[in-house]
Amino acid sequence: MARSTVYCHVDLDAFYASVEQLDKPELRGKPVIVGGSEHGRGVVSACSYEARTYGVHSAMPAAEARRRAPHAVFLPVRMGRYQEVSARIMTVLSEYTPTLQQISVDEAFLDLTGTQRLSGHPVEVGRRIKRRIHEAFGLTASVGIGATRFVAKMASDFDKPDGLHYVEAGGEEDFVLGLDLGDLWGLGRKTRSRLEALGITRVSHLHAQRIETLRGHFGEAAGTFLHRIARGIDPGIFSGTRKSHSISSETTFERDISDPEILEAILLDLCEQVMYRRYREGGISRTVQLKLRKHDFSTHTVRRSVPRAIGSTDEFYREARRLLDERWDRSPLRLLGCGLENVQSPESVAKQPELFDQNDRGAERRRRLEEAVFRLREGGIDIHKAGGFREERHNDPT
DNA sequence: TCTGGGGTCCTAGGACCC
DNA sequence: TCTGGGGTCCTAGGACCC
Repeated sequence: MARSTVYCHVDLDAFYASVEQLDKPELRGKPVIVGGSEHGRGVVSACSYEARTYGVHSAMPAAEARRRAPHAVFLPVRMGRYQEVSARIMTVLSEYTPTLQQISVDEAFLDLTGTQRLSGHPVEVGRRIKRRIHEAFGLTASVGIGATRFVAKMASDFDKPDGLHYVEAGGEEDFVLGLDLGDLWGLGRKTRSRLEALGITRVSHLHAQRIETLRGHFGEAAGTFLHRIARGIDPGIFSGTRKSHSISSETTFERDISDPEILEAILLDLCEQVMYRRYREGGISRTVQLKLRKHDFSTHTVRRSVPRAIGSTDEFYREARRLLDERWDRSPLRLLGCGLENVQSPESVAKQPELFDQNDRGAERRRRLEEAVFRLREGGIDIHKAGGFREERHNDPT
């Protein structure tokens, strides 16, 4: 007989805001809102529970948050700091399981399958984890435990903050039937309103639908997904192995911009940010994407695949600017973004050296030059390579 | 309300090939 | 001359998550 699985989902409460309160003791007990610049455009990234009592929540426009909680302390996002704290917490969590799966800066799954004899009942492990996070970091976490990742994830949300909820194996269906429709993971605002139009406002209503009906309304994948989640069956969202991914960078301007020279300068900057991250990951891509958002908030994306991998910021920028020329109607823009899609892993790069055009010596030189610049920037300065970089620059005809 | 930035996955239609 | 079906790749857009 197959051994039943046990997953634990750990979710750090109001993480960004809690880290800020930890670093700035004078903010403890006060409404703290992270994200959204003081006067400009933006939304709330995270807020403390004190701020939530004013009706503030994440993804709310910052202007609205300011109206609701005028005395709140507004802080910029310090992602580097949150990642630092997160990494330390993840190291601690990895002591409790051979299989830790981090899914965002403030969340992770621990596979506790088969650990009971050694570590005790999963609920005991959950309590220990919460205590440890509190003692070592001064932060609270909510923990959910269940037979699947999907159920564990929703269980951690069940009595947030500082909660612990255990769904016994076999109790998944009853558990989801007791939730609100909007509490189901993967069921967002749009789908909820479409369901509402069909008279489906409770999980039990969704549960009563035939799979064919749901597929008819929502398509094959989404219909199957809805049918499964209403029964507490894991739709398999956190277990997939990805073949490729994307890297992108975008920016919303304080004021709309229509000056092409300014936009091109910003685009070049964005291209460089993306290329640097690609360099650090070691992946490879030949699909360039450009994103525009106009003054009326309408958003457009264009992408183009080129025959060879994008090797340097130069090449990337050239393609991105071409897309901008073709797609932009010269009306003021609110946002500009660009990215690389279908980025293949370094392993597949090793298998396909022909993905880079090594016959184009200029392109190859620019690619190697840029990698040298990135290495220098990282601080891993190698005199030999740094010297090579200077020499190459002198010889480069561009 | 006036709407960030980083992602993932899915769909639908078209081109092209066998 | 008119017409299949399937597979693959590409593109634009949309829903959703943190």
